Amino acid sequence: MAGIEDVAKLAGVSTATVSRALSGKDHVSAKARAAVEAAAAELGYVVSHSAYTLATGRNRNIGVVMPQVDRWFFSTILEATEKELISNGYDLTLYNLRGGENHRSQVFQEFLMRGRVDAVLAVAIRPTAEEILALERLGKPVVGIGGIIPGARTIEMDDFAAGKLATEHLISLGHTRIANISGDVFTNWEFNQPGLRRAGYLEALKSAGLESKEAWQLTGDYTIQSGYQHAKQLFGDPRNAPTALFCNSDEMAIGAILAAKDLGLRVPQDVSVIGIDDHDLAAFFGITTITQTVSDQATFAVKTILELLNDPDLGSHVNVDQNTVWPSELIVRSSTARVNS
Amino acid sequence: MAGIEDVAKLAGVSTATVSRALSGKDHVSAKARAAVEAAAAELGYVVSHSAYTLATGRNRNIGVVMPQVDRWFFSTILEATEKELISNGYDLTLYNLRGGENHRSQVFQEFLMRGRVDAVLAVAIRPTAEEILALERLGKPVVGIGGIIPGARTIEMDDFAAGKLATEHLISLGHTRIANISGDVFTNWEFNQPGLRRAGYLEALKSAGLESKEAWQLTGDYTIQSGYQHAKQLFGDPRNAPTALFCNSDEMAIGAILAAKDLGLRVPQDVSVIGIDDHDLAAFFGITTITQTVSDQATFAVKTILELLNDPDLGSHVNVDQNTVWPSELIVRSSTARVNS
DNA sequence: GACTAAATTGTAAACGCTTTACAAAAAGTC
DNA sequence: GACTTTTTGTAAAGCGTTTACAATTTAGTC
Repeated sequence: MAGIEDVAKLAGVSTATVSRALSGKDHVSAKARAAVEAAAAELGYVVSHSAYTLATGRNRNIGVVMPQVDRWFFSTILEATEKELISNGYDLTLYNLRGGENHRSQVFQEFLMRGRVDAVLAVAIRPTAEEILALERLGKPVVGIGGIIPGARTIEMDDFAAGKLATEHLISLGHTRIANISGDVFTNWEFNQPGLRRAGYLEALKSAGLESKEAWQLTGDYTIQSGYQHAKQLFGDPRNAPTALFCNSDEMAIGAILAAKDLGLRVPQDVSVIGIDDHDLAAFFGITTITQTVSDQATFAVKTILELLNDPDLGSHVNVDQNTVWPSELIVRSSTARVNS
Repeated sequence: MAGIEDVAKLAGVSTATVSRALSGKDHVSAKARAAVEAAAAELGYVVSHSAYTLATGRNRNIGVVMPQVDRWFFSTILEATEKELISNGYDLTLYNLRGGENHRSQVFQEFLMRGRVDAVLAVAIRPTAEEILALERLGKPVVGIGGIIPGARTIEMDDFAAGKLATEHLISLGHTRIANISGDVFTNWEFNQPGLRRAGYLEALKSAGLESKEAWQLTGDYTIQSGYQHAKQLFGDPRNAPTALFCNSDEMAIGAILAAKDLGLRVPQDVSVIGIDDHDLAAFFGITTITQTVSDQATFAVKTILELLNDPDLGSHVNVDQNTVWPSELIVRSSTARVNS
């Protein structure tokens, strides 16, 4: 592996000149720059990461912390995050929190502290008091997507409003018997999204003078399977069957549509189903949904982080409590229709 | 942030002793070790990654290169890889190759060369000659999953055998009109899996004295949507309709099942469908499939990498052409049955 | 208790780069 | 042409560890 001295020798200049020419942040003669660039290219020289970090204190690397990777929401964010980072010359170090308490505390107390990252992107994380302390001690920018992180910039959709909007859409179609499958607070999703969406649902019903039954308030785990299972129960019970169902995720909505079909019900003629996410499959299944433009949230988060890192007087305001409410919109497709009266 | 000197001072020993006590690979008196550990804990000291790397040449970090992240195969591998790595004290740096040629060559020529990784796990990558050169110049262990990487250890299922087995299963049920939806070589999947599976399919037919029609050999892109679309075409054409369909992925099999249902065909009474993967949803949809135990492949790959890195005389055999054929098995569920004659 | 061997500890030199005085050269200015 | 100012190059000082090597302490033996 060629080092900076090899390049300097070949270009006939000093190592300082090489450094200046390559980093581009100081005056170097055009001639010297050309010589350096040619030499670097010839030798295939790339700055050693560790030496660079040791000398500058910067890593050109950010850490992404998420509770799991192998579900749509997370892998979509990861995909968008990585793309945006790498096009800015940054690497991405992934910390997956799945794997129990020990594993999790190790990530916060040890891995992040190794100083390998310049900033942290926390996705759907609700840190404990201890973890917040660790994050503060890190002294580096923290940006959260869909989580509540005291002292950090966060981005999230308005879950209450989304729940309300989804329900209002169903009400506007004349439905009065509307059920909701929310997410489970105890799944790997760590923030209070399920509760907020449920509250929005209840609020919309109340405003319209409608009521919900206990049997219509179910708790799923965001998967197709769980949507199927709960929807079959809901639609199959002749005493309590609703005419419309609001699911906390498009995947559960897919499950619900499959369940309805298996029961011989037509969607949307017999029952309406609405989801949240605008999942990859939502259009295919014709699901009316509320989009969260997840990729855009991720891109925005990365841009925020990079701005912070490029800010010369960063130190003064690393910790700012600031929440960006991400806009979400209703996308009406073919899974919802006027109630069959 | 506390440094090693702070710990040394507090513990009343030299920095060398601190280093030895904490790394645990040299003789230190019990008394000194206790003092060092107490001091380190009190100060919340964690070894600085970059200094460690500069001094030792080791990163405790491995790079994972994959063509995309947000599909089942890749996110499942990522999940398993991260878990195994972190429990061994290693970090994971993710390089996603999506984003065009420039982006891709940047990853190989620049990012990997920064020396941030100790080894590379390449998932479903078929590197160009130039990239192979770059990998060799890196001089670090490379392990591949599902790819063909000259001079590296690779792990992959026997795609030919899998295609043959899937088809033989259908033949054994009496089917003679069997179609195949393969993957597209030009999607982001980079190896010749589609061709091999297709060849296995053709071989099985030939051995049984059956033949395939051109109209039965379709090319999808692994998604539910594409499975649906092609299957509808296949099953809907009364002149050529097959009675059984072998899909290159479970997701396409799901699409095919949905298409069959929409055409009023019953699975498996009217048509049989088999997939490959044992996807999360395969059991739910009752799909007969060929499992590749993807998570296990990832765990195995990581173990291989760590063994290599811990091998004292690694230098002598970094580059070894060695392929592990991963076992796969048929899982029979309810999407296949004896042909309806 | 003296002598040797073994275990422990400290010192100082890398590791490969960026930074930054400081010196030297070039370009303006009057 | 003498004097500033600007640009460019030089050389040395870190950055926070690890690790030979040397020095010191401890244990073991007769």
